[in-house]
Amino acid sequence: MTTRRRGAALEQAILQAAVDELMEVGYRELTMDNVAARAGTAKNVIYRRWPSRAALCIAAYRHMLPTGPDSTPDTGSLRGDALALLTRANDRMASPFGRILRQLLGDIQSDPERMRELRDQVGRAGVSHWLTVMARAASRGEVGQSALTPRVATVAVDLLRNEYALNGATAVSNDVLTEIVDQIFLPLAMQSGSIGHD
Amino acid sequence: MTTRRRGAALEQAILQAAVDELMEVGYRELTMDNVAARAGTAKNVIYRRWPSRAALCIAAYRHMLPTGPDSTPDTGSLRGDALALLTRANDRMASPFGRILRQLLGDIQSDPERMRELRDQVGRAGVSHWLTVMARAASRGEVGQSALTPRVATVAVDLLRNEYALNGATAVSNDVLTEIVDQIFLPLAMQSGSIGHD
DNA sequence: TCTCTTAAGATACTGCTAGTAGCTTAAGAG
DNA sequence: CTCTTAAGCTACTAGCAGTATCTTAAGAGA
Repeated sequence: MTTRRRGAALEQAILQAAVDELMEVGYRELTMDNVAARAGTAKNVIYRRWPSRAALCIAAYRHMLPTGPDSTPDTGSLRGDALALLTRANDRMASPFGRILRQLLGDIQSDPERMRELRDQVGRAGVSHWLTVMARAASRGEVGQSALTPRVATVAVDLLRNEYALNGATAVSNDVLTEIVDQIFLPLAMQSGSIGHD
Repeated sequence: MTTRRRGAALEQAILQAAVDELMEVGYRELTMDNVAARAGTAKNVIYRRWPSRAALCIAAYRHMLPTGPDSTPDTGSLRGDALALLTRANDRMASPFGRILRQLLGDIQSDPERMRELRDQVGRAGVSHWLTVMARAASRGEVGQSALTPRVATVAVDLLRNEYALNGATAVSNDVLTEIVDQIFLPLAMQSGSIGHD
């Protein structure tokens, strides 16, 4: 083999190899040797670009998210929109994407730097959808203004994430999704007036 | 050394060594060699009792939880009780106990059997406190009957757990705790009448 | 007290992985 | 054409989970 890749081309090849490996075996089972072999290069070439396995995989994870901005559902009712958004989130969390993300998050808990890096580029992606959906419901008079806080907007996804933290990779059932929407999200969104304690 | 421990005595010594090791270095850094050395025995003796590192550590984790039933707070108001319970949960999650539990949960995601084992012996411990506190508030007329569901009762702790999943080991601030109580838990608990959607 | 079975203890080993070191040689700039 | 940079190769260290084998103490039963 006389051709020898350099610079950006090589970097892309390594990232793609890491992505393929992540999709096939997940983060936990990914080895640097396999990535190197897959990319047709050597391990130390990888280490010249990323300081560790975790760093490479975070970069690869970012690289595998080409998900262009997806649409906000508009079913006509807040309940329909909420279920649509939550179902979509559930599908993502149950997919390889979610599996990889959870393994990654679990492995870098002790590294606040990378933790922030990974969280910021992923965690807050869906917030705007929820705010949009709630704003639309408010304009229909379905929702009280006092409910338009980020905490309320994300409560459903936050609870879904908790389910995965507790149950592992097992996908969350539709019953749980509707329970979250009907018992938690909708009552909060639809409350009117101020939140009074005393 | 002529004395040679057997049976239960040896088992306790190993578990105690694992507990000490967990407290000092956590689950991720715990090695079977170190546990064996600490217990004054050999690795294969451990493997005759537990099939893997994870199994040993789960047993050790159970062994380190002598926490007798703690009291239910009674501050006179639902808000005060909720903040007390949530603060207590936060303290526990920020302690070595919480750190170890998260590492353990993160490592056995792909093993539903052990996942259930670990979750069932820990996760649902606090539910009764919340139900007690809410029942008391209901008898004061503070809370609507429709709110007395497990989902609502655990919502605060579930959201707290989500914070740890997202932020890693960093302790959650009091501001977040009061935000959860005031924006999520109290509005849900204090709602009156039925939860209607259509 | 003697014997025999069981399991503890010691040691060494396999196999795998992250990360490092040092050398050789192709790419590409000037 | 030359010289610097970095790709590629190979071999290495160090650490860990889990296994295998052999020796020897504990303790039960006769």
